[in-house]
Amino acid sequence: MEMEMTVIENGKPVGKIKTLQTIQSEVESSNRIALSVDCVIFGFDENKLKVLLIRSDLKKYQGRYSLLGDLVYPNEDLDAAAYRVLKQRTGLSDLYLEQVQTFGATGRHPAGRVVTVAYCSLINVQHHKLKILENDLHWHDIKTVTELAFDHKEIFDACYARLQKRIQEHPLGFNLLPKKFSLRDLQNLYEAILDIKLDRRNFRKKFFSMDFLIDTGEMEQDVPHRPGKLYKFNYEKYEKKKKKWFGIDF
Amino acid sequence: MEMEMTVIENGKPVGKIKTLQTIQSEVESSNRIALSVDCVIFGFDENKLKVLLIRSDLKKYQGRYSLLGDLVYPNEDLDAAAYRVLKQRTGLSDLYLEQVQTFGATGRHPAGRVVTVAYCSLINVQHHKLKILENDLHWHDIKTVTELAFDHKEIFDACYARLQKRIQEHPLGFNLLPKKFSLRDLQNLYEAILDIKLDRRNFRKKFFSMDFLIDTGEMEQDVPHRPGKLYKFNYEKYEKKKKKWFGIDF
DNA sequence: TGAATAATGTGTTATTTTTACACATTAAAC
DNA sequence: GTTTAATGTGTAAAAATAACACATTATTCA
Repeated sequence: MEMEMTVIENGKPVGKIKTLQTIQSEVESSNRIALSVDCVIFGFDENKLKVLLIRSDLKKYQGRYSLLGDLVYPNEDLDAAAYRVLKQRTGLSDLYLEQVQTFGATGRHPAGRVVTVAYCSLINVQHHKLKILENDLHWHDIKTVTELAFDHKEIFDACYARLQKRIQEHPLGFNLLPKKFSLRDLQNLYEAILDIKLDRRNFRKKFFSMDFLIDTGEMEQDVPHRPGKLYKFNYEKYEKKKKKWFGIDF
Repeated sequence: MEMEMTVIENGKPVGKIKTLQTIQSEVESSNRIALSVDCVIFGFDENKLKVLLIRSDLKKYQGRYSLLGDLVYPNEDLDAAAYRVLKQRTGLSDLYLEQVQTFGATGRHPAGRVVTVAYCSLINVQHHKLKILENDLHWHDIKTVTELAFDHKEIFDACYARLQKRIQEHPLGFNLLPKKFSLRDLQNLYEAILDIKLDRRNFRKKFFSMDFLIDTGEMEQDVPHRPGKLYKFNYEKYEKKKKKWFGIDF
């Protein structure tokens, strides 16, 4: 934002000239807007993609669910606010987090003018120690997400679309899986996120060709069929190759 | 953002319980942050991709340029604020505009806490009637954009990266060209945006196969060589096909 | 204990997409 | 009318993607 400007049209100045004083007083007083972050937290459980929601207690939105969020503190970076919400809700601090979109329609919040920055987050449901019941938190199958409080359905849609896109460009999926996973797990995840069926052989070929999988030497346990190999994700290699990475297509 | 919540960890409530009253008072008083929009306005002229900048008059940023932006009015939608800035600066109202990212580091603005929502905009430099000189506005070759005021270089980089990506998925380029253009113009544009050389025959093949070009029957005038055909973009067809559109690769 | 089950693991071929590449044509400039 | 600097066009090689089947392995159940 430029702070001193003279807007001129047809040779004549229009609009006001803003000095540092002008804008400082604006910043300090009138033109202030409440700012929040909302997190769309994805998890993967029972071969289904889920989103973490909380029941809304507001009369206006009785029975509906909403995303997890909070107002941004005056001295807090945006990303820090999103991490704070995640930490508070999931107890996890090392999470995938990506800013997606900011929603600022004037009528979007009943408490007044609140602009919210939406974040997409991925967590491994087995790592977190959610007190689901006490917090009134729920893992919702994304296929059953219909109406949410506020404009949260719109926010959810934007984050889900972003996830679908991102996962075809970067191997984010590992953030949703346990440290060790089978190729079947991985494929189930991709199928759940993209909502399509994939050819097993081609899927394996593609992932092996990426060369980000480390064979742990271990096998699945307690499966009612031939157990598959367990792999882990080679984060170091991925970080190195990231710059040149142009994505995978399914 | 959920408004009534009890945060519980290890069975005990932590953090405050927010009621509608609580949050309403927060929204109305303490937790307010100034919000601005900043527009990265791209243009295409002399076969170069340009960005519209204004000279910063602040001592702190003397000699540097900054993006065009303004504070968001309390009763104004975010997108509306971005359109307002564009209209004010370019006189144009029918523009391509896309929200890109929100920048909210605490120390990013000297006047206090200002969070800014960055927009990427595309305009046809021949259509607009900028009073460049009077406004101290400048079209900058994107290759010469180095240091900008505030965190505007970071914002510019994000918007340019977004443009490079988007143009490979959707034919946005037409927003930067005159209504009638030659295939050479189109290719020059893509080469300028992506900063690569493209094979002429393959480029033509690709665009014809998309079937979004209408032959106007007219030819280039006053070129010192064999004139090329002039085409226009079939917006109607694109809008219809948009849903199924999965992008083009270069 | 062995037969049935339900998955894993593996390669090749056909199809599609992408890339590389050369020459005749046209209008303007000299 | 000769030179110049582009436009306009097709094909073949290479790479990527999609389609597809059977032997193997551990578990379950009779």
